[in-house]
Amino acid sequence: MRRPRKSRGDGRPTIADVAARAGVGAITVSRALRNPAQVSATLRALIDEAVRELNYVPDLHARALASTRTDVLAVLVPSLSHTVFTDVLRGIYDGVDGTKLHVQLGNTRFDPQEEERLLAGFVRQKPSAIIVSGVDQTPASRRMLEEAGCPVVQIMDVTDDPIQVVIGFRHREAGRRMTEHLIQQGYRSIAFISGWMSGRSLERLYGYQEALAAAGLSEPCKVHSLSKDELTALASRADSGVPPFLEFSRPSLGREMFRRAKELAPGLDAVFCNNDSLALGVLFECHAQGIRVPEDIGIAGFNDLDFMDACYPSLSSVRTHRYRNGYAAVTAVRQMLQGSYEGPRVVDLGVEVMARQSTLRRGPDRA
Amino acid sequence: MRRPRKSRGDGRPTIADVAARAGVGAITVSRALRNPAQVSATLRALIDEAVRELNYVPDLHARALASTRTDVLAVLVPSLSHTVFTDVLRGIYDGVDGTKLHVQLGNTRFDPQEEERLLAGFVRQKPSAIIVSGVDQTPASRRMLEEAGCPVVQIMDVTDDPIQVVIGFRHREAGRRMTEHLIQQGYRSIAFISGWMSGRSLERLYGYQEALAAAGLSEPCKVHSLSKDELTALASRADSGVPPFLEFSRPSLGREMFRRAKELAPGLDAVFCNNDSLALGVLFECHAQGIRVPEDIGIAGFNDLDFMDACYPSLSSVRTHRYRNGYAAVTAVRQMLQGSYEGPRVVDLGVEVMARQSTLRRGPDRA
DNA sequence: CTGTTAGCGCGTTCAC
DNA sequence: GTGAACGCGCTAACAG
Repeated sequence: MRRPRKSRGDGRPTIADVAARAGVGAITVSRALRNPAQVSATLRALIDEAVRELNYVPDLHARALASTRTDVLAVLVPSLSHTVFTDVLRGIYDGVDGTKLHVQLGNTRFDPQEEERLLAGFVRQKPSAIIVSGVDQTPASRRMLEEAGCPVVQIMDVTDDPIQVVIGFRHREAGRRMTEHLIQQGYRSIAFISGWMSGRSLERLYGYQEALAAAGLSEPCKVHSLSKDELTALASRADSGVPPFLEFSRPSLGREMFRRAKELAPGLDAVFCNNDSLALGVLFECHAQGIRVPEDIGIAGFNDLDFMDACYPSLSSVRTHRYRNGYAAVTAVRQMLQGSYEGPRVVDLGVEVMARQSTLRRGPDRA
Repeated sequence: MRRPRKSRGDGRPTIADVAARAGVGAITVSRALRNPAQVSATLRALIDEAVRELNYVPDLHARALASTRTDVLAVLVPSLSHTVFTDVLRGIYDGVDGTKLHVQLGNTRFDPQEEERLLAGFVRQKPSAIIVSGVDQTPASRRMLEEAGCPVVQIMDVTDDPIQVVIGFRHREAGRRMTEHLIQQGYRSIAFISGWMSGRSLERLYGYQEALAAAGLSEPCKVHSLSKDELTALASRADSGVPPFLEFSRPSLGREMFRRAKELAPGLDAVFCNNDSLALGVLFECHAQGIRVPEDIGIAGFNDLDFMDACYPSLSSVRTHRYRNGYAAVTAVRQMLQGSYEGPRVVDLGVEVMARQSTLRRGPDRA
């Protein structure tokens, strides 16, 4: 014989309790809570009061189970340790503010396998929408996204073949434009340095190579694609637990790679760093060696983190609109959810070359 | 009359489908999935096969609803934009790796109200455990945590009165020890500069003041507690959406505040910055003004971010064990969940004064 | 070790 | 505009 479990195992009130207290049907309470307009003002008042008195809080799991929907906005980023992505996240969080949407974060740690796993986990929760970083998902991930049955927005990159909508910028163009700026400033032996290359980093490298080729210049040396072993060795820091992928943006790595580049190419006169932290390291190495910036060496970074313009000399970089990207993604998601999205499938937010002291050897570029 | 909905509204297989395919009861499938030891090897094999063939994925909401439990580890941090917290998060993510626990992140944005809201949301989901940053929750938050009915671990600070377990370090002690180091190096006019003061920052300030008092020194000037208006003004940056609380760790702010401090206290010979970004700014301002470091001015930061030892001169800081803190919190949580936690209620991870070139005017401190 | 039964709390039918 | 049933997919409890 079974004893009927009392109202909720833990004693918290259920929708039935509220309904009883208000003298209405459970479903009316349900409606009053989700779509007040469906319920007469009289009952609504009664219900609201009952809710308050009982301190009723709807159970999200039950709701999800019954309605096969949630208000979850699944967000996948490759890292929580890079300003690049945390800026995007700020935009996303600000975007959902005041919405019923709840951000649920997945950290892929730059691991496509982990991305698949997370995606599988998200998909089974039937999120309202999904935002993923990048456009180079594995086939399995892509399929899951295509079959997720909800709005999907890719960010931080651009492709001609988005899953649904992509909002970001062209890394290749970004790499090209900064390199063109360096060339315009009279630099002729420009190295590209980078710790580890993500797909997006590679695009930047290609852009750099295109610009060099267009100007009839060649790469003075290759100090990118540091091997995974080398990175792991560098990662051995006291309290660290620092994963290799984090290493690619350490200033000390920038110092090291700059030294290496100078050995390989003594005539070096500029370095384009795959990220700002590397650039910071290069700057300090120049200070340490008494190398003048921008006269002897030009330095450029990527991302335009907030310290770049506070350096001495201030450091040039490529500004990407990360916050805006996150915010725009949420805006698109919301419109897609109500079927009112009118934007294009491919949105290019563009980038901005921030030419500062570290590369201005000749004054501002002539447009 | 009801038409029996076929297996899952969206066609995905349910546990019943698997059970039918394997020729067993649904509950056996359930058990085989969660605790294989409870099921005979024979049936287990059948079930595993059925699961694979059907590509069955259990529904988490249904599971949560039925079992009044989840495998959610709720984590509350005040910001996703500060390395300080993202480092902790790495430790947490690494800690849950290989566990059934899922991290669910809440971003309070340094807003106690938001913390309450998030907490309320989490609590209703019955998480397996909760990790919160800091020890200064609002009374309402504290009550929710006390009544959450699950392990609760506070991190990044220490208190004598934890909710359950607290793992962190003493900010006051940290502030005191770095100040003592500066005094030991012969600095006599030491300013503390800070953009905005969280509760933890304040503790650091108190530690600094204690050390000064103990040495018979006084504060040369107060360049902390920058008003919120001032911060907001500084925050007006192009693509920003930069919230005031982010401003407190901008290098440009460090430059600005250092200038201000020098005006207020011309005899200034050292600055203790509430965070490393400010210290970086101070360093560059010194470069720009031709001030020698550490001879004319000593510079110290807080947190020991990875760029500190790559600067020229390298910058002193207080290393806090953030990654370890996150990891330890998860370890504690896991033990608490299985009732095997034997550690103390209060765990002090300690801090390390990293004395580098920027403050070593006399050589290493004599212990 | 396995199956049966009965709900977890809510929202979707469909009637009124 | 409101209510009554039923079932979302799974697991707790009991019996065998």
